[in-house]
Amino acid sequence: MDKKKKNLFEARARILKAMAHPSRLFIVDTLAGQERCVQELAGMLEVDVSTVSRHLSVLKNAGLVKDEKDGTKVFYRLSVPCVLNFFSCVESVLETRAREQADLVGKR
Amino acid sequence: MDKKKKNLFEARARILKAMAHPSRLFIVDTLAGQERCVQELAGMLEVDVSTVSRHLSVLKNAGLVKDEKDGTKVFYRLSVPCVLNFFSCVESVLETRAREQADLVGKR
DNA sequence: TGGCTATTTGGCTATATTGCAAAATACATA
DNA sequence: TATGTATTTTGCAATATAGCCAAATAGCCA
Repeated sequence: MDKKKKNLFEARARILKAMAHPSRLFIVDTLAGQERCVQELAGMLEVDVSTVSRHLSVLKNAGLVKDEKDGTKVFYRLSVPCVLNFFSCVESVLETRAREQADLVGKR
Repeated sequence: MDKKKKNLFEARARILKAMAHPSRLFIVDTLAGQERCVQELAGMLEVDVSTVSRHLSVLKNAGLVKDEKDGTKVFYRLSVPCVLNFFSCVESVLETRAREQADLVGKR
């Protein structure tokens, strides 16, 4: 594997990693509907505001969300709608796995 | 956020996390073409066989690949082709970010 | 059985991630 | 300016992840 290819997969992995956390995935899903400020998201997630702020900076660094100031508040919105397509595929993975495990139990 | 919803996002995140590593992303991409055994992948990635074996077990646990024995070898194949669609979206994130950073430099 | 190959697992260290609390920063407005 | 609100950053502790080496396991065949 040459260095260029390696760099490419590292860059790709960084994007996925940014989404690979329950709270951040929730944030992506939520921002798909409408933009939200930090405290709104913190309220929904029931975690500290500082924690949400960090999650948002991870998503922003990855290029997945954009922020816009409005007074003292900062509103975040999803900048790459295609990531929403991930959900249906992930769902199918979960369903397939659930079905196979049910089969295993059934076959016993 | 109720517990059920929380569990759902945790399950989803586990799937994404399984792919969110350069080597594992490379493996997914490679297995899309054809099935491969552990040492083949280790050769391509230039990492220890034991490390690849671990990566494969992560992918298998997530339900993303399946394994089949053939003598002493174990061949892995992709079990959820839809994950390949992730690549084009991830690519667009990378491109958008690159373009925006180029704009920033240009505007200075 | 004994030797060979392929894979997995255990042990270990190094590094990264997560979360909260506290401090710092930014903005609006009395 | 002083106060209040919203957000970000810093410091720290707990946990998770990644990688290698060595040891264990599994299958094949002389």
